[in-house]
Amino acid sequence: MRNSKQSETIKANVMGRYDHPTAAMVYESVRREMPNVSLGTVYRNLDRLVANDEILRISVPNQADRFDATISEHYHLVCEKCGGVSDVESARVTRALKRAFCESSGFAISEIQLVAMGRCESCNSNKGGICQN
Amino acid sequence: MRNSKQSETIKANVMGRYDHPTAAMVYESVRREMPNVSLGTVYRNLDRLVANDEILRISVPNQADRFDATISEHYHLVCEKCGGVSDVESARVTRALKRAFCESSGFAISEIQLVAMGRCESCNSNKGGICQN
DNA sequence: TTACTATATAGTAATGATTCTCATTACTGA
DNA sequence: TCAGTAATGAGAATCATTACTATATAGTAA
Repeated sequence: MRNSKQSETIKANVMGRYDHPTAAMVYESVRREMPNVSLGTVYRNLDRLVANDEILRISVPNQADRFDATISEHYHLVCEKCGGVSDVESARVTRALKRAFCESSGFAISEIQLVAMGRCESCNSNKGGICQN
Repeated sequence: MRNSKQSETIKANVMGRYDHPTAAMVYESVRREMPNVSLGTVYRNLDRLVANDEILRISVPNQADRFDATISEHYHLVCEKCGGVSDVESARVTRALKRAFCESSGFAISEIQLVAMGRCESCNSNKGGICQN
């Protein structure tokens, strides 16, 4: 693994932001200080950072993957209206999930992909949702 | 909403199988008895069935969406090796999730997308995974 | 039955995210 | 400095999904 100006810039960009950007968002941002980066290079570097456990990849249904420099255990809430992503610190949920999934199945679970969809506080006017159950 | 031979055939196909097929799998299958169906028609009808709560759409990271005729509350385990999908009955997990996500956030959660990735019993030789924690 | 109208379909083009290819560039260790 | 090789840029390719459009057909009313 070699160093390059591009890989440093891309890494600094993702590590320095907390808005859960997509690859395209990182690309736009990096492009401002390095106009010739290619989107492929952004993807390649993000993939590498994910592989090295330096950032997380968040798969959101029907949307581009997002990337997250916060490595500590947490899950995500995605607002269906404004697209914003919030973090939920939740070691407790993980424990419950591991218990429920592993114990009852022969599966060796390596990763749990969990995303909650809904409306964030400011977008939510009609107060619906499963909390009311 | 009108009836057509295609919509009936597509519905019967998904409702009659338990292998969590993708749209392409349904298409291949339906095409055997109706060689001229178009993939677009399959997508349209699956979308309609999802909208009517007759089937579920399962979003799996980096894979095509899968469809599930089992409506009762459950989650999915996807084998990273063979691609198989297993069901996990789990009202208990849902209760824990709702509690953890709703109570601590201003979010109105409409849907929780949860997929556990790992190795199914027959693909799992080296016995790794988070169960060991 | 027939005619009418709106919906569904087939076929295909378009889209969007991501990956791949390959010629070129530029680190890095000798 | 130089060779070897990994990383890059540019753009083509891929894959799932959606959009478009002309045609076919279901439901309905006469």
